[in-house]
Amino acid sequence: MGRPPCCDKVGIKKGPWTPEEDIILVSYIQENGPGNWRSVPTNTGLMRCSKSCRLRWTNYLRPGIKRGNFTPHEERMIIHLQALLGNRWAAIASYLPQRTDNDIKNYWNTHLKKKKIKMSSSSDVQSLSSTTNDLSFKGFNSERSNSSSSYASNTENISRLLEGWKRSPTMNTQAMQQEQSIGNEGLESLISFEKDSELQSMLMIEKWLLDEPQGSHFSSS
DNA sequence: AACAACAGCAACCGCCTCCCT
DNA sequence: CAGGGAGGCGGTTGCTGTTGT
Repeated sequence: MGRPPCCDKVGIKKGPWTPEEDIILVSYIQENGPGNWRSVPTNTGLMRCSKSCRLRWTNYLRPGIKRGNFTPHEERMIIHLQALLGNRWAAIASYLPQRTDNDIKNYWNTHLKKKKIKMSSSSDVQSLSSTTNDLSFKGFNSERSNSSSSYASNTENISRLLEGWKRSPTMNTQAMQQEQSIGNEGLESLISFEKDSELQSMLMIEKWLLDEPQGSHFSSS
């Protein structure tokens, strides 16, 4: 309430992250593990606010993040989960561990929302889910498939830097645990989703979600 | 070839929740 | 128990690249 934004401080840098800043942040987290974001700018000398550091880490530098085109399967997951959960992107992202909530949100806003509006005029969500697959092959994925901004190339570089770290024994068990804490139940659903027919799995997720009071599945964060 | 319009995405902002004191 | 602070989340913005004219 009335609290000034953390980024209002003088000297706090805003805007795109440079590869150098990325490396500093990654090295720090490599040493200390994610968390205690407040201390990151002071300990690293980064002229960024704690929120900015956390966002950069969770959305781009965190190991295991998949970038690039969404698969038709992922698309269907998002569409279905969005129908079930609404715009709870973090909850939706917990079912797609390799994707970030920001990524999913962007993808929804730029691709799927339009498609849903278009499709909903002629059919219901169920048919949308099934037709999405076809649409994906009919050029949906080909849209700007090669869009590789300077950010992307930077991220690739960072990813390469991280390759060694991921395999290193010190890979912060803390970080690993956080990765895994995304939700074992969600992951199990995802795994079974791959195994079973998609419809069956979706129904399972749906049931699982609706049986419990809303939000109880995603209480841990 | 140049310009305008559009689309995609990284990052910021502000509110909310949870936890610690 | 209340207040304050840190982290988390969703909405939104603005920059950059792409496409169309």
